[in-house]
Amino acid sequence: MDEGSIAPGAAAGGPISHTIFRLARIHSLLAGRLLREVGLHPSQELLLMALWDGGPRRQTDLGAELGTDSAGTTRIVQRLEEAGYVRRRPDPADRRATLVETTPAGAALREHVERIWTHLEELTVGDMTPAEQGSALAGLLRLERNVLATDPCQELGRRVGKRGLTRE
Amino acid sequence: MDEGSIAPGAAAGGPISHTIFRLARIHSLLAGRLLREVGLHPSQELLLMALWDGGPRRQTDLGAELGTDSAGTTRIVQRLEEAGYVRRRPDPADRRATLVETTPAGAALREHVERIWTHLEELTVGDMTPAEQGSALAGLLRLERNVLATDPCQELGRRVGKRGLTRE
DNA sequence: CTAATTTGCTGTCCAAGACAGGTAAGCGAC
DNA sequence: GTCGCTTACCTGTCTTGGACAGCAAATTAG
Repeated sequence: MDEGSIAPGAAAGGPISHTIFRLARIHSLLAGRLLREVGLHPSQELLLMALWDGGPRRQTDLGAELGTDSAGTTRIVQRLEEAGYVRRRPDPADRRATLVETTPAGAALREHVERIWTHLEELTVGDMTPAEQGSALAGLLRLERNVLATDPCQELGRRVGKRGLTRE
Repeated sequence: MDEGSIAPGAAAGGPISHTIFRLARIHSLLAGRLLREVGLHPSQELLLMALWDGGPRRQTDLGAELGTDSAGTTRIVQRLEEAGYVRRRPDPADRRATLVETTPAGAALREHVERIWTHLEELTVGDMTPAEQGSALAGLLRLERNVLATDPCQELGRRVGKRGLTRE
């Protein structure tokens, strides 16, 4: 073994978690590189994708779906709005809320972005057979469900306090 | 289905990639929360772990293993050094290079960190049977190999130019 | 010896997470 | 109606981290 950074060994403390970390890192690196082609950052792209998929929505709902807090959502939407890909419109039903929807320019991006996702998916699955892909996907979903069950999202908006190692 | 953000549907463009993204996000969220207990951020902790696992190493090698560039590696090492968890020492074999090694304080952290990893792993695998865990891990490793084969790491240090959607 | 390369460091710009406020709108109790 | 609480969004600040440019010292090639 010792093929690059695969399964370093100290991963003994948590092989699956560790592998998730490594996979996520390089996968996101690869995705970020592909996404650059359209000038979007991963989070921005995920938000757009959520919009294409679910239609106009309030920022709060978008944030909850993406796992970002309201401040982060605001900024992501702002950048997309400045770029002309989304539009904000007051919610007629609740004047506190803002509906976010894609503009034609945003919609025009969709095809391109989906082509990139398809490409990313091809690179990711490589030469796996459909059966292997299905089993891998099932494993991922299962892990996702487990982690979700521990409720990190439920607590997402909560104040937790205590920072990590800071500059100090 | 439709349990929270699981399999939103537009993920049709790349179900596995999309799931990796979502899983990575909440998993890292959960890990970050657990890691806070020792005052470390995920990247810092991964670097420490790599050190425990592979012994003293040069910064370049550490960076390559973690997928960060030299600037990022410098900063992470600096913070760990300021916190007293690692030490830097000139490489006797190449006086340009710096060897990074853990201090006793860093080593003392190991047990605690590994306990956290074990806890994280338990939460992540949930009630999966050992067989299911093995199959999930195999899937993850397979995906990792595929993505690595596309070489994002090989190009890691390269200049790629072109930024994403920026402020204006 | 000189010239090119490698290694690490610094600084800048940027995205994004976490948190602490602040404002405006809605809603319930009285 | 008014008072008070909650919700939805925004802003500012701090921090981590990615990407990049430039620099100094050491190494290596010629």
